[in-house]
Amino acid sequence: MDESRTVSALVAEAAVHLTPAERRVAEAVIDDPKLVAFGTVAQLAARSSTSGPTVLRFAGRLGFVGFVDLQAFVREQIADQLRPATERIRERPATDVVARTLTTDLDNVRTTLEGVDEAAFAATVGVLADRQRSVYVLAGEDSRGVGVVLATQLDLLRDRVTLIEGSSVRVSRQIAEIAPGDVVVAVDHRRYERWLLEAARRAVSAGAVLVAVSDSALSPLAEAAARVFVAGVRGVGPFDSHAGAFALVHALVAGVAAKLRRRAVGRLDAVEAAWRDGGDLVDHSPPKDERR
Amino acid sequence: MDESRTVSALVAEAAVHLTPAERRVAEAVIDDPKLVAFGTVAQLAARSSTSGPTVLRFAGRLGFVGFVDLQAFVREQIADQLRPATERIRERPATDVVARTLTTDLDNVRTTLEGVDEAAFAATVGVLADRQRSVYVLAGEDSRGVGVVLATQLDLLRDRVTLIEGSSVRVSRQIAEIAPGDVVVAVDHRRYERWLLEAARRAVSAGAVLVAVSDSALSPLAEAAARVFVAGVRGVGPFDSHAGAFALVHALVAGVAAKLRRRAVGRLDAVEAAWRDGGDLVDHSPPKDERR
DNA sequence: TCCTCCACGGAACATACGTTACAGTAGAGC
DNA sequence: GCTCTACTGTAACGTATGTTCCGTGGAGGA
Repeated sequence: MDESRTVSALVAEAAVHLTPAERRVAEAVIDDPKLVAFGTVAQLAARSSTSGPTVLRFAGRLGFVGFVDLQAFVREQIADQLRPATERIRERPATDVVARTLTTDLDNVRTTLEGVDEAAFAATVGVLADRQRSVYVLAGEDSRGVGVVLATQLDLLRDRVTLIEGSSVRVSRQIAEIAPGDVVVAVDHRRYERWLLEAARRAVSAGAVLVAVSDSALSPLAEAAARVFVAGVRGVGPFDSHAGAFALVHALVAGVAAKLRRRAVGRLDAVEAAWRDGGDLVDHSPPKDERR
Repeated sequence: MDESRTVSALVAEAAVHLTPAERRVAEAVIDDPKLVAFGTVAQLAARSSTSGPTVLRFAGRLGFVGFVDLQAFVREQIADQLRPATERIRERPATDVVARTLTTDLDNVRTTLEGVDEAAFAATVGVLADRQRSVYVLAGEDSRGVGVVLATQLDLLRDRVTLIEGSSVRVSRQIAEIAPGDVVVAVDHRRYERWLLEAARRAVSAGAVLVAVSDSALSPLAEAAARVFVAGVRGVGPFDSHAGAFALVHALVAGVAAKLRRRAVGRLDAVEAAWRDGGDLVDHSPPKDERR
């Protein structure tokens, strides 16, 4: 058995061939691997509302001979995880892209969020949660993904959120709508896009509050901004990483949601109801939903 | 029993009152705690060159009633260590959104990348780097940001990359173009979007290689997929986090870039030259450029 | 030298565990 | 409607495991 494979991967691979009862076992295993590491066949059967034999058949379906074999596999994995991270990393080849990405993006997330200025964060959340102000999200080509997430999630919490994109004509028209007091969140990395810088400056002169998410406190974007957040963007490949910027957006949106809780809940429920009534979503709900 | 105490501390405290044989058991326990977590009385006795009853007396000496009690204690400790930082920390007030996001997203990135199956990763990078195959990126509404990043960056490395989005008519038309051997990367979380699932299934029956990036190995998206990657998506606010999924995209893109280095460099240079000539970019290079 | 105490392990025991055989059941195909 | 197949839980079985009881051996003291 290849030790590099995680039990989730094995389950995923065999998922198609599982019977309904076996699938319930699989869900229990994924949900709480400790149950198979420390538990017994009977406990796993009870947790998944099945029977002993079904658990055994599940183990067999994954390629193990009996429950003890599966258990040994999971225990080995856990033992691996217990060893210090440094020791574990040394084992993987230095050329391993996944390992390098892991350390790099952990760094990016940490530096991004640890570098957040409390006052700036509170102030930014404040204006973003102010329903009197329109919100515009400006993102460079590289950072469009981050901008999309920010705009999409904010839009679910409040109205008057616009993602500015498209042709320069359309951008200009949208910029023209900006009123004093509105909020513009601009996301871009080096090398900065000229149109975005100009748009940001025009927004400022129109009286907007400019919030910059950039890769440097010295970026041209930061110069014009009232609030600046610096994202760690070091990448392992030829491109910058956006993991740090995503984490920042995550925090901002959570802050806004907390501030708007009363209002946002109703809005979210309405959106969800619409989706549900339209049958657009597939729940495929596990029996135990631990979601908040 | 005070749960905060480690088993080593308990042993040290009781060490004075231990008989010689019991001391050998203590040494074995300290040397390899996994032996008591996963092993049996007989194994621990053999390892310490003692007998079953001595192991039992040792456990009693530490204040436990029987071996199972000692074992439960050690297992509890291990479970604590495995638990993600977000849960371990929950006793603390953690009113600070930024701090909560930090621990949560570090967890998300770590679980996502540590859960990556090496073989699946290599295979996925392989097909994504195969210039004979067209690549299509399918993303749910929630995950559109991640999809955008993946499509954008891949498009800079190779041609024939398409982000499938828009009205259902347009989606259908794009799906129709999929040929056997093409690659479809589908990104979605619970609750899964119906159109996306159907599109993915149609792609599979058209002969495409489906790569799923989802929040569970048992998601309906994963069922049809040839390769599955599970992203940690735990969010601090009402929405899922995309930091983990993005880190995975980061790794995938870096892997493809490494594989295509020769070809990609030329392509990147050409794109960059076009931007530069058009005057679209502002360098504003900081004094120290750490870029490779 | 004999007695006493205590550490220690062998052996017996009850239990719980993994495993297997089997029967009941629901659904698909004809 | 009938048969066959696939799925699933009940019950029985053999074994390994934790635990207890008791005998052995050796050290210290009278």
